[in-house]
Amino acid sequence: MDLPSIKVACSSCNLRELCLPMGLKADEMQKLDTIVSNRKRIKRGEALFSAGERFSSLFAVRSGFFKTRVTTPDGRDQVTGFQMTGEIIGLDGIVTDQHTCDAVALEDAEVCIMPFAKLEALSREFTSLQHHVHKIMSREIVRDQGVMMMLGSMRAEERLAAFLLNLVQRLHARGFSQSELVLRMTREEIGSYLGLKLETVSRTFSKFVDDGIIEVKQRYVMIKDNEALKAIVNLPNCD
Amino acid sequence: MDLPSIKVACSSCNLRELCLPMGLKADEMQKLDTIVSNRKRIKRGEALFSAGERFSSLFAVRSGFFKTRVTTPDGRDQVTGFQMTGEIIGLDGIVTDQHTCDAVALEDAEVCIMPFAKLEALSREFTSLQHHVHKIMSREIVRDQGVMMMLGSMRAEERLAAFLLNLVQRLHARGFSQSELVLRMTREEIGSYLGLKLETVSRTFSKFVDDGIIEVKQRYVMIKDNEALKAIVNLPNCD
DNA sequence: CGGAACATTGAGAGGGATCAATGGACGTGG
DNA sequence: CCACGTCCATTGATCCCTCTCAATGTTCCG
Repeated sequence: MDLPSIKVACSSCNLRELCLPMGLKADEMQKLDTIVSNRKRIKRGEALFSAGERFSSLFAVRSGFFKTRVTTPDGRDQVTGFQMTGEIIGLDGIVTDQHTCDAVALEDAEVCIMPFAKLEALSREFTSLQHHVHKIMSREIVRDQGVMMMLGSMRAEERLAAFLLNLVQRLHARGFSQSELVLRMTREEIGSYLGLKLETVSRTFSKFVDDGIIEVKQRYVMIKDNEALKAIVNLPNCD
Repeated sequence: MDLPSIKVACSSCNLRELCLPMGLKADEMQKLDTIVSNRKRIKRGEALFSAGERFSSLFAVRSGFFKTRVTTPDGRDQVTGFQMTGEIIGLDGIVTDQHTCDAVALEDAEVCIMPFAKLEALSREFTSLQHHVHKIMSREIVRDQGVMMMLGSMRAEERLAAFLLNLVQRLHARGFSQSELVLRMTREEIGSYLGLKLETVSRTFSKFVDDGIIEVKQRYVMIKDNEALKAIVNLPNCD
């Protein structure tokens, strides 16, 4: 029924300006094609990988939307990120050869499989690819700094404002609207990511609506006043 | 007066089992010596680098203790980590060629300077070094996941318990006691890292003392009941 | 010895959590 | 097409953990 894998080529992929091959020359991209040879489909709600599983490949999101989450021994879990088209998942597995988080599809999705050993071999050949891999990992580290900032020193409204701005910005880079978006995750998942309870997320959405900053209809969000959102993030004490 | 740099060799460094050269063969380590040629001293309170500065090198902590922190436009800052001997600082700078955080010495310190371009060049030669660099970056990503977990879903007591356990574990790996430590950072810095105010940190310390779990005398901490600390981290609702 | 930086402790306030009830959206099957 | 159940979202009332403001104490160092 659903094929386990599909032949694919980075060099003809419409995400090549966004994804791993970004900035590579044509011949380098063709080399990359030889190792990024398979795709995999993941149904909504299914895991691309889970904590504890052996690591062997990185994955590039080709379509769909993922969350990554870590779980404590006592069962609490924390969403650590949301990944969309062109973003890379699986970097956590490199250090111990085991994944330390789960990656779950929030809608039917497709990923390109990039065997990491082959990626390492190829980046020994191409300085540009090597540097690009380093940048991808560094970008993740910088992103994490931002999340820590958010979790450690922002209030509920600031967190949600920052979250929405980050989402539309990334969606806009993918050709979507700057002011409208459809959330692919529940209030609870947003809350977990932001270190808030789902009720607080809901209440904060409602407050933004009352303030005329956004319109919300379930998962659909329209940003009516981008500047107001930005002001919320940057001005902690609006007194 | 204080020399800007000092000749050094990984192959004869007593940290080689802990630091970047970990696991390299003798000849590989000698190659590494050729690029890790300089050290730098940083006085307590001074910055090794600051956000916005151009990135060119990674740094290995040879002695001393650092904090890294990010700052928002409106002036709040968030401590994102504490780095001790053998740990690598500066990975945040790779993605944009600019540092995105400050690295500040919490006591007089010395670092080895590792020019990143040279490190990349050498990683193209040695698979082992290449893989090791990848692991270091991945380890940082996994560490960040843990911090997010802490900030997003733990209470004050759990955060402080997790923090103390993490510190002694890392110190123990460096030959120090499993049950005693001297904090190199203030309550405020601990609080920033844990997403708490300094008063809350202080109160939580006092509570642990009352409960007979630790002894505290200013920066000195003795862990009297390691199991109790572990229990606090893992059992959110002890009812 | 005196001052600055850091830490402790108390009292009170507030932001978000918790508990609880209601309502809406969606998919499935009758 | 409607009925039903499930999942998700909203909203209210109350609680409590942490923050805030404030005073005091301690250590360190010039």
